[in-house]
Amino acid sequence: MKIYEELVARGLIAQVTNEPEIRDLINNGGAVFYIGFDCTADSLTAGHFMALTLMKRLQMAGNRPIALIGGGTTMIGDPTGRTDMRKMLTREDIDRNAECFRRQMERFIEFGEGKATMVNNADWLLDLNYVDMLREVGACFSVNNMLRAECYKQRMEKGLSFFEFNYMIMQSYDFYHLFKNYGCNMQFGGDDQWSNMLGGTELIRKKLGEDAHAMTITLLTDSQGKKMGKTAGNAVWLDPNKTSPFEFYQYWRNVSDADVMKCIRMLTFIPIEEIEEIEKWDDSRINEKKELLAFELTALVHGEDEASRARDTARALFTGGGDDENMPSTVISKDQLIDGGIGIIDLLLVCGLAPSKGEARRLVQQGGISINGDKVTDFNAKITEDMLKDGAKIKKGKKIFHKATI
RNA sequence: GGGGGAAUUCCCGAGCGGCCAAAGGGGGCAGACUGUAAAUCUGUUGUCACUGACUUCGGUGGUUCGAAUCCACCUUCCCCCA
Repeated sequence: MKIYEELVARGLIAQVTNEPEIRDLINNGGAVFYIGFDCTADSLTAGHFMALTLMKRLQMAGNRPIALIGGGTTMIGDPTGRTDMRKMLTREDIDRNAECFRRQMERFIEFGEGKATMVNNADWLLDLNYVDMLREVGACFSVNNMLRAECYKQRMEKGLSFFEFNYMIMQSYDFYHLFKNYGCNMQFGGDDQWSNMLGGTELIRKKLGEDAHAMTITLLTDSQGKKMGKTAGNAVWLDPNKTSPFEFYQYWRNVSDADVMKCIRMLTFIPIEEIEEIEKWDDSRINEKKELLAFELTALVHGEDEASRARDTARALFTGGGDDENMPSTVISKDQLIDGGIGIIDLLLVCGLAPSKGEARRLVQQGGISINGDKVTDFNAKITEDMLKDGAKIKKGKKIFHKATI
């Protein structure tokens, strides 16, 4: 099976500009393609992960990836799918984020001579001259058409500033620039980027009279239609300091039944034939599928060792006696003790399991806390120094474990 | 440039000068049920010294015994006309 067919089989392709040509191009390793990443935070997220895997798949099939870091476009901020304007980031923040992105990507994709290339659009966007830009590029865009673009729909209701309106032009210019200077003939991106990407192919056609291609990746949404890769509005990060390998593992271990196969198909590198076998597994093996998904993804991002450790920890916590080896933990210092112990409320606070005393109290009152397996119901309860010496295992709710030691 | 409207807690959104820590929904958290799933039901959701006190309703001043609610100015946004 060729790469294009594989992408189709995995359900990764959403829209393409010209199917026969694109199939030809990537199946024969003739594509020089780019994917842009706007550096709005200091770590990539699970959302970017799919784009990274796609880069890798195409690279393995002999195509050349260009990872574009949006040091320039982030200065504006993509209004797509948003109801309000993004917070404006400073130049310093953006540079720092770009640096973080670069490091994370390098762990995942091979860069270097004849391999993948990394570029930063700050290098060409930031020095553009406004009037030159308008004459050279602005003349190629029809405002009438831009206003019809799907990506501005929401904002036509809530308001869109001219500042953000220009995002599409910047992104189009990127493609044009890469086409001219790097021989980049294709752009990939999330399906929500479709209109921005078409802007680029249009620009190239108008300026150079040549064809470039665009292809979008299906957005990974759960069975309720929500974007995956977020928990309670917080992103699942690829940076182990922001989302530990265990938490990362747990995120995927906990996807809903309806979404497991889709995730395995779209995110893992398990061969299609094997996936088809897995698909046939009996329903009783649903949890095996989830473990597999979680393990595979954690291994890709954090390495096999971390993945095994996360899996063992999870198994121990949820099915076995409670191996606490890799449990997140907090060390309590002696001077936090009062009369040889610490109150349960304070303990929860110190361990970061509750943001305020009120919330900690509520947790205890509602029976959401247990220590070493015993439910704590009295919010005046004390945890003695002796208990801490052996490591007190705190369980919050059903799935959150934390160890407090001294 | 002219005219009209809006800003409320994590989000949407209600809010009569005192009975407003502020309806309702969403989301979150916890409990029950379970398979670390989904659905459902229940409780909870500003802070603290928690049957009490304190700080919140875009900002700054003012009126009043008392303001989310009234007034003035400022900021931001939306709509209509040019």
